[in-house]
Amino acid sequence: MDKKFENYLFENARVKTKHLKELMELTIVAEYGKGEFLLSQGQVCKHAFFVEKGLLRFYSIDKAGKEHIVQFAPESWLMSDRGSVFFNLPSEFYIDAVEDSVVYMLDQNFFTKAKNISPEFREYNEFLLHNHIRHMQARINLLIGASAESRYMDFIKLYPDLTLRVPQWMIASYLGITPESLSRVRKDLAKRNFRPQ
Amino acid sequence: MDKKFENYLFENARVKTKHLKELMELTIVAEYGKGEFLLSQGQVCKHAFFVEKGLLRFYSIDKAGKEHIVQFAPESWLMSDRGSVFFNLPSEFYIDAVEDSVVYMLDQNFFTKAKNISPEFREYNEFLLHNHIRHMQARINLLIGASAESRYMDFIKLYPDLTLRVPQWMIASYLGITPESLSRVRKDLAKRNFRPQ
DNA sequence: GTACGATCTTACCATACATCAATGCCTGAA
DNA sequence: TTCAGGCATTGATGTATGGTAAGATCGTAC
Repeated sequence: MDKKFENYLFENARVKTKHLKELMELTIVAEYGKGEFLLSQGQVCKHAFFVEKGLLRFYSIDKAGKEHIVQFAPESWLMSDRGSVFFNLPSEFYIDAVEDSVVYMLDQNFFTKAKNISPEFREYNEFLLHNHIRHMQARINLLIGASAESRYMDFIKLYPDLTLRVPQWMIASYLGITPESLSRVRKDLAKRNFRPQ
Repeated sequence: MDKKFENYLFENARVKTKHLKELMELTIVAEYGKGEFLLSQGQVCKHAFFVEKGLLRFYSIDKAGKEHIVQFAPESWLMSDRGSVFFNLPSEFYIDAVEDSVVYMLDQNFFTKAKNISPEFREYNEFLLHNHIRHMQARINLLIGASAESRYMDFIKLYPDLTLRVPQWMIASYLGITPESLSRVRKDLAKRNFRPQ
């Protein structure tokens, strides 16, 4: 328990064993109950959050008070408002816990140190940035070109685990449609014998 | 003439004068006529393109044969399918010249060298990645939450120069609507005495 | 100058998705 | 066990945007 992050640094980021302890000492573990905020609009985001356990979401609230979910982060994902951290700008977004969660909080100091002592970490961080860009590109492409139904199908293909864990109204919000519309999309798919999973 | 890129490396990326020549020797200048392709779907993208003169667009074509524009790049912008380059994967996208263009082609070798000899360039490259992420985040947020009209208003605020240079049907494609719809949006705005520019 | 192609506009109708409201179903707290 | 609140579904209807087709405009090649 509470070992995912160290493993992640070792397995994914390929940080050498000798550096692991030093880096782990720079992290803070925090717990957030369902619904608690890790970031609010207007705040400058100071951390990246590694999800040890639980599920986070990253979203905005528009003038009409409606939420729009930009991303989810389940276990072993890193979530942050990279733009806000990097440019030291107030965030436009909220991050809160969809489920009771345990996260490692990583500040700039952590990243600076990690990139300095471990070229492997530096490389992995670049990997993360490029991967993030690639996913957002694909998402934008779907949003400007595809129907609600095909966006939903893409979602369940890409995040089968989330499809089960996340309430439908949040998936709808991620897809940019209303919960009612998603319900009807699902009904249509069912009628045409489509079986999710 | 043909000096923007060197200036860009010096002014924006803050590359030291002594390194400029070495880096410039690693670049290739290329010209593309209006409509010519710099990247086609299915190819692995091998370059980033710095626009010395002209205008590029980055887009996909869906199964119905419709184009969906993900980004534009006017003078002094860098355009690339970063995901395809970094992961060595076939691109899902096309890049072509909206106007006759002159570009500097930068390959992986250029980036590797530049990051090695110039920490300033390395830093600037990270700046570019974060900036890209920030813009895409904002774009996704608009696409899932805002009407065609407010997306259009956002576009002309963000890219006033492009609004004049790019045909309307391309702007429509960028916004994820049809040219006809954009025409109607503009008519509505005009009726309510909104003056672009 | 004429002809052509590309773009933009407009009108009419179609469709996808939103909105509103009612209902039923869970689940967790009392 | 009962009840309340959150969630999903459904139906009726509204609205934004799409599709089609016709005309207007403009630049450019001939």
